[in-house]
Amino acid sequence: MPELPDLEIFAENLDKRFRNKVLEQVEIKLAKSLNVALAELKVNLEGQELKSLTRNGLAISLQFKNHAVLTVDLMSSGKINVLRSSDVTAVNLINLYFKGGDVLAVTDPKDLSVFKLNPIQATVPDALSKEMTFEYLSSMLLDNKKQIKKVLLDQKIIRGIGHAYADEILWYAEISPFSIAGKIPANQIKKLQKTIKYVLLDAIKQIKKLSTEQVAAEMHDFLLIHNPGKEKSPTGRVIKTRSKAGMMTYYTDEQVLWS
DNA sequence: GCTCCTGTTGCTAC
DNA sequence: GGTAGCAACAGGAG
Repeated sequence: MPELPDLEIFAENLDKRFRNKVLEQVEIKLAKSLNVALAELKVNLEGQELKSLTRNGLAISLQFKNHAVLTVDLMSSGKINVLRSSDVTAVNLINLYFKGGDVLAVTDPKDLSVFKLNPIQATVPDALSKEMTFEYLSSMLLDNKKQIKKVLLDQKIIRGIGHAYADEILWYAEISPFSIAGKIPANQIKKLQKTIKYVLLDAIKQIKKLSTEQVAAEMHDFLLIHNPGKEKSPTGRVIKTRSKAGMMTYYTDEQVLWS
């Protein structure tokens, strides 16, 4: 459930709490959650000091002072927890025990979360990065026959947009999620590019207002369209839904279908 | 018309 | 709700 804005705030809060602390011990519940053997992870990380913790696309990235990197991808069902080592009862998907007694743990009812040691650096621009320009977005949409929502969700094109914010962004940009990407005119792509940044940055602001300590995602009431609690858009139009493979798309008739 | 090839969509298991 | 993987399907080239 956590998307970019939540992850951005988690990363800020976790960075404050764990930066410069020494990781003493790593526990993993399932071997399949990890891209290397547990022994290799331990050799690389145990005893190392955390340099910084940042958000990177839809993942959280822990950079250690020995240049080792551990990424945490919560997928759709993972949750980050901070607790004291004395309170660790269950074997979580991952437990990172830091010197001083704080533990960074990931719980996940579906065990979908994945952890990677030193993953290959992605060259795909983050949704909030400088590289996410109009020119870049246009080049990715050119001759693209996929539906625009699929393109926005594709982490190999833009990193950081999930279902909820894709719907919000497309509503603000007045583009139907079912529009064919390559058919969207340049002025609309320009609007879309600005909207991506606006919606995500605004969401970060709103979450900060709600809570400063947060490390766990909740359903956000400020979502205007991708929100089961709302029946109408701010302009009074009925919000429609369409589901495919269990995933729900929320939209209204205000959004132009380019096809 | 048909077959091969390719890209896209839909669905499932993690 | 995120991703990989694969089956099903659609459309174009030959």
